[in-house]
Amino acid sequence: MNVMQSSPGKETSATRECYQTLRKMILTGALPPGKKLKIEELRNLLQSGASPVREALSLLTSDMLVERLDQRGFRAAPVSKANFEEILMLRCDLEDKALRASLARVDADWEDRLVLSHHHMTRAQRSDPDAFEAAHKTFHMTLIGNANLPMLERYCGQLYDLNIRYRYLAADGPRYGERSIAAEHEGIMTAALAHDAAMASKLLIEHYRRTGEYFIAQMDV
Amino acid sequence: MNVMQSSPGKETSATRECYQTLRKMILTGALPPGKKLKIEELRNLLQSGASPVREALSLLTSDMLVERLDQRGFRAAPVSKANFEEILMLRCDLEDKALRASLARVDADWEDRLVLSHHHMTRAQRSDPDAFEAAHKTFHMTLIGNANLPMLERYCGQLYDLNIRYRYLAADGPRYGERSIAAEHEGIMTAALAHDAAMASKLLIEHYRRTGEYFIAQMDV
DNA sequence: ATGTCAAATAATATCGATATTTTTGGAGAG
DNA sequence: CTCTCCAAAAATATCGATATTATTTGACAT
Repeated sequence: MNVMQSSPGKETSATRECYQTLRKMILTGALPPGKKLKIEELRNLLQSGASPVREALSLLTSDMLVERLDQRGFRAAPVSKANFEEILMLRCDLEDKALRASLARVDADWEDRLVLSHHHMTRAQRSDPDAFEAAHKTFHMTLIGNANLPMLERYCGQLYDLNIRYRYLAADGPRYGERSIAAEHEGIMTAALAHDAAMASKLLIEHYRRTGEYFIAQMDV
Repeated sequence: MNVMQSSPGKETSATRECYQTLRKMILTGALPPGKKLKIEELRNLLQSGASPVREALSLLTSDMLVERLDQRGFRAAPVSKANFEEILMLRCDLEDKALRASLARVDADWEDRLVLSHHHMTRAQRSDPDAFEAAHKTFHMTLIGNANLPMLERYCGQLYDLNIRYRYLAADGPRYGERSIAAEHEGIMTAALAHDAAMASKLLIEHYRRTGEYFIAQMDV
């Protein structure tokens, strides 16, 4: 057993550090869409060498958060109404499929995890917006995570992130439309626990469409 | 103007070179599934520095052809029956959607491109297997490429490549089941040109399922 | 024999420096 | 005034070397 280091919590590699920081900055809009991502700038910002920065940027292209221009470096992925509409459409399609597959394999353990993730989300609601964000994603991923379809889950996770990027850009922060979000989550969970796939899927997709149309309307302004 | 180099056709960056070579080697099985991808080895093989190799490997994780293990380097993505079944399922779902969206926007220009890509594919059939592979992908991508849904196209392209990887692994080469592939392609094209989305989609999915089930059967052996 | 630990080895991850390429800025011709 | 072209500047891409981390090997005790 090895204490490793006096400074606590430094377990991760420089590349991973860069990856996570850049990811969050792009998702929240700190690095705005289309922005040129210059290595030297990021090197300073992240206090790191050029190699980890480049590698992190390469990894972020997987998530469609960064674009690579052949010999002209990287830039934050652009946004557009059409892009958002495609994300929304794909989410509705893929999450429907994933949720049904997940519900086709219900067991007590999964139900426990779902209830717990929902509880954690509601508890985080008032305290820390950042913690709520994390818990919210966990809830949605748990919902579709019982399908044992790793690629489908990966796609859904990607699309989830791309979607909340638009939310941050639209709202300049994590605050919600503040409508009946909590009730909608509750309804989805209840239907899932009742093993009513049709109802759960219907509610889930309505949940997405409703927030989606709100953003689309905002983008017309 | 600068001659740059006596060896002709060297327009591309080292990273792109590595990316494309590694990609082809993984797709064709020259780098078998699960194989540890050591930087030093690849550096030798590709006659390149470590940086382009690492960057190429990072980019290949986007395509789900390479896995990154936290501080233990890279390896070629493993394969499994479950993985193939998921790919097949996702393809059927996504290509159905893409084909219908593509057909919803038919125009003369797209019909021309489709006919041409089909012609190039049939012409390449007997000559060069490598050229046929490329033409075959172009045909399928043209089919779904009129939808103006870039993310969906990207997913379909990814899944196409993952699928032909299994074909190479199963057949140890690009040779087909040699059944009525050509007739199937013709049928799909005809239905598409007749703007019959339901028929085109049905034929396309049957086309995928048929070859898919052939591979699945082989994997049981 | 068998399991454990530490040194030796091998591989990855990272840095700093350099070569290459793109972009910028401005002088001169039409 | 506008366009073209070339030199200067900036940025990217790449290399070679080093620091870190994982893996193997073999001695030692049980």
